[in-house]
Amino acid sequence: MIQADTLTDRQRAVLDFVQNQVEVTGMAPTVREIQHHFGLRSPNSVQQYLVALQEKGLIRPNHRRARGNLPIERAASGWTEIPLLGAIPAGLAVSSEQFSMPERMRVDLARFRVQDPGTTFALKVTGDSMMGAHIMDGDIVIIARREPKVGDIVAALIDGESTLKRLDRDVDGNPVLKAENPRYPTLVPAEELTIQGVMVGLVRTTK
Amino acid sequence: MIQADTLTDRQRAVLDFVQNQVEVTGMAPTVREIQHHFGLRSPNSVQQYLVALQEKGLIRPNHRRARGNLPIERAASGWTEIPLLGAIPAGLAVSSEQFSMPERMRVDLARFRVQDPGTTFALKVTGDSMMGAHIMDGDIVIIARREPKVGDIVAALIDGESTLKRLDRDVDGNPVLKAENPRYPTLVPAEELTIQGVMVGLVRTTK
DNA sequence: AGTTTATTAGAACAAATGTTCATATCGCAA
DNA sequence: TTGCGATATGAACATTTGTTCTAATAAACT
Repeated sequence: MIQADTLTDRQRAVLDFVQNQVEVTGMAPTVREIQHHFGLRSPNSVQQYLVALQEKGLIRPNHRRARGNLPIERAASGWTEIPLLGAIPAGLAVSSEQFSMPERMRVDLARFRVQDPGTTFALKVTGDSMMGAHIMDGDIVIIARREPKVGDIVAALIDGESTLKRLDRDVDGNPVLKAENPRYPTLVPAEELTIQGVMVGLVRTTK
Repeated sequence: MIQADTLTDRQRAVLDFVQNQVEVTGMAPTVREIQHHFGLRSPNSVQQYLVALQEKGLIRPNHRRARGNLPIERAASGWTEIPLLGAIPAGLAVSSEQFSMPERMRVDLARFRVQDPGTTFALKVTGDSMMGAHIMDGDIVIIARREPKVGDIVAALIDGESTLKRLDRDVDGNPVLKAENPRYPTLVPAEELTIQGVMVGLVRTTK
């Protein structure tokens, strides 16, 4: 298996675009669709990314087939059911499966780029602490368990209660949790900072 | 709605083949691939099945797109596909079916209380005019064609362009369209106020 | 008998599409 | 410097592919 990190930024961007188009439209993009998306003026500019990605085993080898540049690991299509948590129980760390969670919700795997349904869950937002990030009371956020990056909105366990915060760093480079609402304080990291997952999507229904 | 059982045996066979090919290869077959599979000697023999299936709403309308004859996944227990419009074409009033719609998205019927998939569509939001209602650039809003009430967020056709606004009334009780952003003006109703639908939901994916 | 519908065929066209060749720039390493 | 890899352009070519027009046959229906 060739690592993805041997890709250049540009190659990665092309691959992302191809994967995304497959997810959204159900078709792999043509060379010229990729070309226009990146504002390139020659189909050959794209061609070289495609051969590179083919050589690295990331998209299918293709012989003159229209829309044949399909990613090898095709994103799972269809939908799955993930647990919908009203409030994450205290102490939940790794597995949420053993809790009796009656409610589940269906999500489109492709749209939220769900890799593994088992590590993804939904969380109903209460309160207005993330209003500044345009997340409202009653919204449902989709959370994936993966390593958070600075700037990500994360579900964090603080004092046995799960809240949504933006992961940031202070002047010393230490991680802090910021509420996106001036009325709420920025939390300095307790000795233990349990981040349960990263927000990857949001679903809102109007009453 | 036309039922699938109004299909002829041959039309059903073509649809099955198309669906199977999508599942197996990840690509919709070309006209000539279908042709050869059935041992036909003219691409036009296939073409007529395809138009029939398109008219019956079983495969996507397609305009000269290679491998564009994708089946519309229907009735997968609670799911449907609705058109995802980047920008609503001017003059769109009742039927959107005859427009070439490249993108579709899956939605959970129950979650968004979709009565009739045919009267529901998705609209990709551009701009920040609805930031005050916590609708961001890039969000996808689900729009249902129904009578709007005061306070509803509606997709309105203004000067041939579709925008998202909140339906309100001025002091005289006349309908006005309010942008939820102080930097945008409130629109007095032109003589014709075409409201295309009411927002019933929102889907956001984080990059 | 006449009409419609489903099916298939053949030819041809226009557009879409993958591919190749030659060339150029930039940054970086030998 | 030289060379190399990544990136980009432009032109051209050969297929592939969707589409249209005309026509034929057979079965079902009026």
